[in-house]
Amino acid sequence: MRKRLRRAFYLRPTLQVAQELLGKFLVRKRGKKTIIGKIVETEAYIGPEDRASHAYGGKVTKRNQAEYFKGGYVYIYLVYGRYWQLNIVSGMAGKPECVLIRALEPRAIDKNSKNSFNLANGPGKLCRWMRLNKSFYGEDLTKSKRLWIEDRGETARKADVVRTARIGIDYAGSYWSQKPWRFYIKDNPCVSKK
DNA sequence: GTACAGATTGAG
DNA sequence: TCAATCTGTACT
Repeated sequence: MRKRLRRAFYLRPTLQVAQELLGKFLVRKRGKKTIIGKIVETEAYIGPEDRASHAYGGKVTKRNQAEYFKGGYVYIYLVYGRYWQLNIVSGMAGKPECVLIRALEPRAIDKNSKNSFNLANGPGKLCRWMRLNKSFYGEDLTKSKRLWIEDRGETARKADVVRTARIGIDYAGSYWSQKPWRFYIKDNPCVSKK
């Protein structure tokens, strides 16, 4: 079963989308090559209330405007001057909500490609591995020919999903940084290290 | 025009 | 433990 996720999947509440993306596959076509990885770790950012969100307080800038798109679009940005962060916009248009993809489990696509558990076990690393950058800003995952998410019948069972606090947002204060909005697949070796 | 800080990473 | 590295954003 290889079924691209449709718009309706992304339009639902962000916490639900973040959880159900676990076990789905991110597919990146690059020329003749196809790079595939199973999503094993996500985080939800729910502005404008969320102090850790770039859209906190309803802020709109040239950088974060994609967060306000309807679900199914890509919000990608650079942090620390070096790493791209891939986010999937969720929810309705006008609501700044998105899901950060934090880690993938690489899948072999041909006998020449080698897969290692630490190729994409971090938000910056997975973008480097898939060659994702600003050219994907605002990409529509329901229509794009070079990037989308599909269901291959491996969606994580609820019993295998672990919820914890998000990472790297201490600046937002303990109330927000401790919200259990990070999800990952239990015992998966590709989840980013703490 | 200039100052400043960040949803990370990997080397030491 | 800590510095790299650079762009968007805010302020003068």
